[in-house]
Amino acid sequence: MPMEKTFNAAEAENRLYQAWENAGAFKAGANKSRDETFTIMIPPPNVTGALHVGHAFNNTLQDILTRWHRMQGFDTLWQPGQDHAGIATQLQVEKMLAAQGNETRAEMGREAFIEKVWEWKEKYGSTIINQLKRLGASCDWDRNAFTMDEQFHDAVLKVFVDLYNKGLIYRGKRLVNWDPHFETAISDLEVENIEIDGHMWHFKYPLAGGATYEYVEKDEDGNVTLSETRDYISIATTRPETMLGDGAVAVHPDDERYAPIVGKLCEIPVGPKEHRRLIPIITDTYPVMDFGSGAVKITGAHDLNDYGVAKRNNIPMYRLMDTKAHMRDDGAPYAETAARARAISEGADWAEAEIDGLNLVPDTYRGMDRFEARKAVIADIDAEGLMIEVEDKKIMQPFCDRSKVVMEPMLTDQWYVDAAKLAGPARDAVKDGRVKIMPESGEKVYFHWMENIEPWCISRQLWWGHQIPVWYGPALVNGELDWSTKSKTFCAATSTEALQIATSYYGPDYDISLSDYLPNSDTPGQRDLAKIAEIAPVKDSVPESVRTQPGHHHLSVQPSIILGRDPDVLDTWFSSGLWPIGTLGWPNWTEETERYFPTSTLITGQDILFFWVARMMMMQLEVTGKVPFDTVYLHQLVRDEKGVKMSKTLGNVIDPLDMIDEYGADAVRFTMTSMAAIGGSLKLSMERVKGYRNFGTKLWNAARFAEMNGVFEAYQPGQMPAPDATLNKWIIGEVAKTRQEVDDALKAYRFNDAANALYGFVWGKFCDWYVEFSKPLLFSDDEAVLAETRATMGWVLDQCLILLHPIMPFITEELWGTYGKRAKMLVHADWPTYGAELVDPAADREMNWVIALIDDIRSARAQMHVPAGLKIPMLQVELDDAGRKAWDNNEALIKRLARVDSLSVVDAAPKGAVTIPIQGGLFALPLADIIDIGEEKQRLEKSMEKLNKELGALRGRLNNPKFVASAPEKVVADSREQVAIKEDELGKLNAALARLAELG
RNA sequence: GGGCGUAUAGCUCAGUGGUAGAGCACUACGUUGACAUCGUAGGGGUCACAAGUUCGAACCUUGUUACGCCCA
Repeated sequence: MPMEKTFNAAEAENRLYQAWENAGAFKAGANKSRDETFTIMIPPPNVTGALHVGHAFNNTLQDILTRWHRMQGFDTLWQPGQDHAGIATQLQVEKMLAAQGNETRAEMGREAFIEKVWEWKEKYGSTIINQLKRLGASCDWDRNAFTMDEQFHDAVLKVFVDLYNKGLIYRGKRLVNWDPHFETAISDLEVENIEIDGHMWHFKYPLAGGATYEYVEKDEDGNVTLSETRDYISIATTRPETMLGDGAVAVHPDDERYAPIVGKLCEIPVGPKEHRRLIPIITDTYPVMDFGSGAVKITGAHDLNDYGVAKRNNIPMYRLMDTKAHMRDDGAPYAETAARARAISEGADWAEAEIDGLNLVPDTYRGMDRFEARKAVIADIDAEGLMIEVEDKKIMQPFCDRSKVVMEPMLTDQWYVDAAKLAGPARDAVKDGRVKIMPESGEKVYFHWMENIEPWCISRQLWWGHQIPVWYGPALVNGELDWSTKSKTFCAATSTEALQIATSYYGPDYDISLSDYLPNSDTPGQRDLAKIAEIAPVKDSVPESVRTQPGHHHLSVQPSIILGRDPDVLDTWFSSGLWPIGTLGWPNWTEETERYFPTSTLITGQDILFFWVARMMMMQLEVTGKVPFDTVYLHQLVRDEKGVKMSKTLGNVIDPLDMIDEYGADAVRFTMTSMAAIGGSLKLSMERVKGYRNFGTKLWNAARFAEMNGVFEAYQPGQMPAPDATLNKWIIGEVAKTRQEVDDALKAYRFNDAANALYGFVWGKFCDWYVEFSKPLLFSDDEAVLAETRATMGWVLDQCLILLHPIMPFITEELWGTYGKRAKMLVHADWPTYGAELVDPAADREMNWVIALIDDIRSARAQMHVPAGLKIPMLQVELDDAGRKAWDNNEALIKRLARVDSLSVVDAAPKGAVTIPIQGGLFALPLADIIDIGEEKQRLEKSMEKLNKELGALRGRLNNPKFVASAPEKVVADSREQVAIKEDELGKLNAALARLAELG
């Protein structure tokens, strides 16, 4: 039964994937024939994720490398898995609960909620796995990993404890990026700064006690441009609501305008008149003199820059908002707190712990959303006549990249990794070449980041994730428990170990137990000992299981301590930073797993160089002393055809599964591959995908042609043909060149070069020329010619399938199985190693001459409007021996493809003939009856014009003595040869033109 | 403001010092014994601009302009 006209991707893909899986074709080490390993760790997609174009691109490249190495016999592992994705997953499950009308997260409590997340994961977590399978990803799915797997979890906690014990992880009160929507800290990298239309308000801060000063402005030359008596200092701000927390006003020490009032107090012009707070005017180099008024209000608790100024100058940082970024509604009434703050400005002693408890939000603003509060503050100041102006201004606004709400800087206790200490070795590994980042610009970016690295905030106020393995208890001070001020931290990978450490700390006199979650406090930064103290004395909170354990019977007479565990979880990137070793079973290495580490290549998006790549480098170097991979290939974001980043909001998202449905996975993969130039950006268009679908069809039909012509009747797969016909020798050489090109390209991660080499060979050489040329041979009566041509075509087709398989696995595997009995599936076929030895230079020259002749004849015919179907006679005016031999060997081919019916030898071209100059010869087409002399003249002149231009450049070079002296010999020789060839051709064209002139 | 890039055919992009390329799109012709998801032929570029290095520059250097991304 003849083959179908096209490949039915929709029907075949699933069937073929099943066959691979059933055969265990993707298992680690499958098809292994050598000891070298090749390992790729998939960048774990979020467990909530659905395949998008970026994944499709990224995983196509990984699959190409994986399949290529597997076919070469490497011990190959492509490790798949998913990331638990803290915020994203928690949000997804909360949405689902809401949609189902369930209890909310808060109502059901932490343990019940986490159970729900696990249920959700079991049900929906494999979505992306199935989508990757549709793409053809040859991962070892039996090893699929998850960042919350028990073994992975243990590894994460072990690393936390190790780093803690080495002093590389610490807890501290810092200004963090706070997401008021998810009510958690986020890292610097999770903040997106976007320029928006905003306002800058200019307010008067009156000087205390009605003091005045002479305010003088000067121009560049020192001439006075403004001089007036002021009883205020002008302050510009984009966030008036934060004025309530101001601790000072800062001016530049060189700013003469304000010199008279430095050290004086001014009044924050908001809140009840009778309780206006006074703050000092200080100097700091932070204010920019010609920006705004040159004077900056300092709100240490709600602005990153102000935080630095406040720290340097010991200015109190008053926290104004709660975790939802609403104005605080806790603590003492404003009258009381304002009085205390006033005392502090006037020099009273203060402690950090006290400051955080002071709610300086006036009673009328309490509980307001921060943006409402802003409006209210502005209105009140304006009403009092203290607003100078409102300026419309573009401002950079920080947004939380998950929730899209405006980030609020917040003073809280968080856990940090001392990234600066880990950065050195990670930077060195790239500097000394142990790890190569591609493109090279990625290395520059990497160094820049590593050298300016900030502490990494790793605690997140979420429920879904790796809970921080730290328990808090009272400190022992002089043998007594201190419940009030100092806490003791116990960090251990398991609760058993934590209990042991605590027991050895407190000694045998105390009854110690653990509590899973220290209750969340209402305010950030207040997750403190008071809470532990609250629960600790309550005996009933000691779990029954602990109380009834042997050795605890005397509990009633012992003082008891309950250690509360830190309720926060770790940043998801902390765990994914351990992905390579975590998935391989570290720290419990086995011979089976350790050999895959360090891994080989990491393929990931440029956008997560800092988030993930850099952190993997830092953490794994610290933990294992080894680099996690030797090469990092960074690719750009996939954009739509207009170059716009794909986003759901813009509605320009292309679903790769839709593309696969329409054009097949192979077409999608080939498209991605052909665009994967190093450093290039990716603009995806459906037209390209369609084009590569057509490419698959082209290959399919070449195979179909072969089948129809008996190529597979006596075909012996794997047998290298040894043909006599020039055509067959030539195509074998072309295959060999292509194999080298493909390997060279893939070795250099030039995926596009590999794809283009294959496209050019399969379509441009094999289909366009070889298949056409083979027709006369396949219809030949000569059994030997027929047999060698069939054998050659079968072999070449097999090579096409093998070389294309890493890029287009489905159609190639299908064809592989369609003809011939095979020992192995194509997925495990041996990758060829042949090269230049298969190239026959004589065959090469001859076929190139034949192709050039056919091209020239076709071109002349088309331009002379010779009907395409008309067979015409041709005249040989002159021809050297090589040309004669080439003609004799390939007469049938040339006649067929150029539609020439005869060749006669003549002494001179007749008048009115079309001239076909060719290397070593001259042919003519006697078309006097049908050609237009003017047109032929034009054609010849055009060719001559081009030749003359080229000759001019070549001669110019050769006439320059410096060129001959300093250029490489080969370049000079090539130039001379070109001149000779072109001069010869030009001569022939001149002669032809002369003949035409006689006619005209 | 700092960092990293980019600018080549109508579009998307290759091209690491030696005759400017590919795919798509476009134009004309054509159903010739695999393929119209096809074939044949063709048009189309001051390689952003300027200066420099060089025998020779799309490529190296410097500057300018425009745009993109990242970080403040």
